[in-house]
Amino acid sequence: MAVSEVRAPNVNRVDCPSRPVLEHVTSRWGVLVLAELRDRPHRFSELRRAIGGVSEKMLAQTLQTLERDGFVDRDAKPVIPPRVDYSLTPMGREVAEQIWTLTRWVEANLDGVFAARETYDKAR
Amino acid sequence: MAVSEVRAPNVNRVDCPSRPVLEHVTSRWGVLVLAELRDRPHRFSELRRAIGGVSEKMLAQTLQTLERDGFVDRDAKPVIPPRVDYSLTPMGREVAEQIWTLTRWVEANLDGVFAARETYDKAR
DNA sequence: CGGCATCCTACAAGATACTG
DNA sequence: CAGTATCTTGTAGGATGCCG
Repeated sequence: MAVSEVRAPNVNRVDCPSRPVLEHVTSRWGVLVLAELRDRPHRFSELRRAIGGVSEKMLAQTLQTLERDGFVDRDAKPVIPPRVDYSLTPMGREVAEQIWTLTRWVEANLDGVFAARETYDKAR
Repeated sequence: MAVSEVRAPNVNRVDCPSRPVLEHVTSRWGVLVLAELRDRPHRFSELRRAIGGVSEKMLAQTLQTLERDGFVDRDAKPVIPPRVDYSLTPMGREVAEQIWTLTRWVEANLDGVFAARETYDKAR
């Protein structure tokens, strides 16, 4: 069955279980974590620096959610001081690729968006 | 330049202007609106029924944001009672396609996510 | 260093009522 | 029908302090 023939996306039903998962990967920080880990594994504070503006709490929370969903692997080494490395699981790499394609598209089309905004704003 | 060579995603900078745009299309209702319009144009209340659980207010707000960014076209016909049709612009069709690919991927990999969750939850 | 617990606030989001 | 306006509530997200 071709994609274009799909008429009723399951995701558009209130009770669709994939909604929360979609919200996890497309969440404010989820997108940025996936995009960053796509490059290479990162330590916690490394990730925090790489992603500007994320609080410690939100980063921890985002990482936990993504780990629980099976997108991120957490490798806590039993050393002092603690060292924890985060990387993408095989499944995580696949979503990250999609997210990455999307972000690149957005960046490439920023001019179009700004132009649209100007037109829109001028009309009122 | 190959995608895999991109090392420093612009989007991972606090001041990156593409962040808001990305958040618009990946927002809770933005994703669902784009997915639904991908199929065919919809009227307001039609859209509201199709997307379960969205309030009137949030749908209006989401549509305005997407229209301003140039992803959605609003066609208000001067009739009584009012009739307004929403559809995707060419640019909107492109993002919607990406979003759609992503949602399909998530739906196809739901089992994997649930399995990961079970493993994760059992470990504590 | 990499968290977790607590508290607090701002904003996203829902409910309701009203209007062109 | 397709919205706006107003009010209320829930939750995301930030600040701070503590601990293994």
